[in-house]
Amino acid sequence: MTTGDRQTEEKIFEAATDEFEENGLTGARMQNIADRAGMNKALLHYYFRTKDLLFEAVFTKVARQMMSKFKPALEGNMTIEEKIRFFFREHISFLQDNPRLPGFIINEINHNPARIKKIIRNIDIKEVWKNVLDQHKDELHRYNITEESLPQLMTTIVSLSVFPFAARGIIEEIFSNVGVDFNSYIEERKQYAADFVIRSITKKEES
Amino acid sequence: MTTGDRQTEEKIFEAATDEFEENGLTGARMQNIADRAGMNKALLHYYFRTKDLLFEAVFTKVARQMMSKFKPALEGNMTIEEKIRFFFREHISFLQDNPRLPGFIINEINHNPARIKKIIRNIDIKEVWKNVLDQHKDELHRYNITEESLPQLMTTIVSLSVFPFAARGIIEEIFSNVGVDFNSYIEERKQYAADFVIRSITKKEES
DNA sequence: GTCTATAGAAGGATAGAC
DNA sequence: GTCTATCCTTCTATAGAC
Repeated sequence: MTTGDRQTEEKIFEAATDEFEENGLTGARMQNIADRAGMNKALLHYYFRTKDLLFEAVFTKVARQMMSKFKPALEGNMTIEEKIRFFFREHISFLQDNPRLPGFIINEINHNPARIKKIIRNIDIKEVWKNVLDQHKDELHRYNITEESLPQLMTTIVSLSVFPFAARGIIEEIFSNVGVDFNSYIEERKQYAADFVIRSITKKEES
Repeated sequence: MTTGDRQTEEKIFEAATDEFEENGLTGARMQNIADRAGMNKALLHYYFRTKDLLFEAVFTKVARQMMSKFKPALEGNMTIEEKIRFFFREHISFLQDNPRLPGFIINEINHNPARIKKIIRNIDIKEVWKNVLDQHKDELHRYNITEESLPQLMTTIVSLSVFPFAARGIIEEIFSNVGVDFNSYIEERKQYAADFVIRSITKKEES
């Protein structure tokens, strides 16, 4: 395979990523992808055979990318507080560079849950889970976080980072009415969300 | 217009809601809607003229329904703490009955932001905003919530309720690996999310 | 490997009978 | 108001030249 091939394949892949992110699988058009890539439709089929296979390639890539962003915060050698701050800083920065990913992935998992399941099966969730519990045993106990409540905390943290991007269209419109800028809001959020979560888990219950 | 008409129109509307929620505007098929409603395609056009107008009708209805669910918690005569508990209880219950709404709305606003903007323009956001600030002046001050940080708090609260439903496909798959049931998780969440938020805003800063 | 031209299927929309 | 039959556009996919 020559350098020319690789470049062509890459161009198609990038054009397809844009088109699929904007329009979803069913809304995307092979003709649009060809136009974006500056070539003709026939070449897309030469390299990827069908629309569905091209989509599969794109979706697998971005879903893996998204998943991989959770790893450092789960496995790193930091305290829970540090991990929470690290996660919001890094993950929101990643989403600032890829603001359409959340909507794209949410859309697809709702229309075809099987596609994401295949990808998740390649991750050893049990192992990751066990690691978190073992590594932070003392801290979790100190914060009153039990194994049973960990799913609630985890989804809470992810919600705070991902949801604003997924719902951007609504949020931006509502904010515009009260003079709030979405980008500034997102930039502030790295700090706000981390503080918010840490305050909550460190709060001592009143008797 | 006879009773028969109304029933037919309603049947179409419900079938269309299901089909659009599952497949989105571009993925939905008029033939499928006709099948679900137990009639033929031509009738859909007789009542709603085009696919896009039918979609518009469905989307407007469910988006308004979703929006209206925020009103009682924003305008009611309760303390902030009571409103937070009330919101999570009522809103998550509503989503338990309509679990596909978040994904459906997020999908559409990402592909066609204009559609939701038209609906939001009919709400006087400034007025709602002003009401919250006026009505809870003392409480907000006591909790250290400023007008500037209110957007962060509001989106935080909504995230915690809506996101799990939007990302259900992923969450369910991950949970299945560690033996967590999605429905129980959601039921618990009404309490967990409320406690989580209230702990965070009532925490006194250490000096 | 890349292009033009076109096949062939799918899907939205309408005509016209009842 | 409801149905069957069909039109016509759109879109994926392929054939075949270069």
